[in-house]
Amino acid sequence: MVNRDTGKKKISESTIRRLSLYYRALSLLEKENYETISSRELAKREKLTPAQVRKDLSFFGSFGTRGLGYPVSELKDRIAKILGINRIWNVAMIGVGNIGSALVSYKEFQKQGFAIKLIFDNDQRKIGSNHKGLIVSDIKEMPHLLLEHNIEMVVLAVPAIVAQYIVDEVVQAGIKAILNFAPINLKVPDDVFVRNENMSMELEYLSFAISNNYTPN
Amino acid sequence: MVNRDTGKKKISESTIRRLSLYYRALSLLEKENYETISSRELAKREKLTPAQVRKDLSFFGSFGTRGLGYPVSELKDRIAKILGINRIWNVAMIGVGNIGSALVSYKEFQKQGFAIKLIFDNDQRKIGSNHKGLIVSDIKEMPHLLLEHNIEMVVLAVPAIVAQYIVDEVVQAGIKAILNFAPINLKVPDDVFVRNENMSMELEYLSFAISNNYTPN
DNA sequence: TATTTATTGTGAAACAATTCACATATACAA
DNA sequence: TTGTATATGTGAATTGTTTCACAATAAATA
Repeated sequence: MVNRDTGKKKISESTIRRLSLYYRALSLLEKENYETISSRELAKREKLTPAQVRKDLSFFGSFGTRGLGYPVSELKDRIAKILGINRIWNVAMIGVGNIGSALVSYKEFQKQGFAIKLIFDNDQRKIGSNHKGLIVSDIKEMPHLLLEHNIEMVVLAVPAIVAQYIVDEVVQAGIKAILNFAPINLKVPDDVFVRNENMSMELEYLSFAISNNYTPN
Repeated sequence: MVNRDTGKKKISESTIRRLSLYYRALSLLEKENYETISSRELAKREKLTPAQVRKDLSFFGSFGTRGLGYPVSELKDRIAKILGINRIWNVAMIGVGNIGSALVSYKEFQKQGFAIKLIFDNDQRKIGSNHKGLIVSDIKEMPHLLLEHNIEMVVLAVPAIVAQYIVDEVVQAGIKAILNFAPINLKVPDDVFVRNENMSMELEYLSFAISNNYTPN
């Protein structure tokens, strides 16, 4: 439960993912002019239990008022701070195929503070072309451009066959966070975070669910 | 552990997701002409433990040979059957914005047996246009077209604001599986499966990890 | 054929996550 | 000012998941 080295409580991946859900719900509640929200109501909106909401939040502090609930705007800001999204992140998109170019236009990234600042590809026909106001750079320029533009995260949307090669260069350039769309297990040093996004996997889950009359819970 | 009603062992979501990983790994091993694979080797490739691999598989039967390991091709086929991907699924794409049109060209879907058969949009400028050999249909035609073409799954790539309205129609048409890209919690009957794909959430996870020097495990 | 080696399949143990339940605190009404 | 209703924060209990550890068993070898 408590880390021996740091004395910090271990936060589970599920808790972190739920923080994102809370953040999104709170953003909506703010727009609806809610001032406070109870764990019960918040849980209901995200199909969770009130106890879970309270426990999740309690890992990071005590944000509510007994008898009243949580202050919507304040809690939203606190969670933003916890998630590290209370600022703009400079992101580079690597690969401008189907997925890559769709993601460059994906407004949710921008909205959550992930600003795509550079786009790369190795295809001469794409290099120099304009995507949402950004010019596609030659991937050969990547190492120094990542550094010059203070890029901290990279979205990898390249074919599986070249993914590892490119990731090695990305790691070389000091990037510590990678969102990977290639269906492959990337090898990276321990201090580099990789999240794999595999959309077929979600369809396979649905396939399993239908095929087996699956009922979670 | 065991469901009182059905007598079936409860399969966790994590196990199902790992089956997808095993399937992918086995497909690769098959191409590399492996005949058998041990739980140890398979685990190593997917960054899991051998015990986990064996336990996951044991929920569905006994597929290996002691002393030898698992037969690659056979296990792959068995998992395909378990996941329900030993056949083609007819899928409809709803919404041909950035994400929608990218996904229509996304080869992984096709490769895993998810065949996009219909595309819908409500934008008159898009209706009738050609995407990868498919003509975009008017969303008004959706209810009967879904039925006529035996569509069983739907990928929802529409703006959040209209997502619930469209889902209601999709459910009406008898669809039981929905992959949702809209950042919203859809309300559906209990027998309809929804998976939410939220790509910002993955970046937020990375943001948290960097910001907090997070170390999973 | 007997022996050694490798690896599965699986109860039991250990660990992790969720839920319960209640003491505590605050708001609000009378 | 007091009482009542509401809702948090959190140890403890429960439930779920992963790992351990080993008997069982098949292959390879002598």
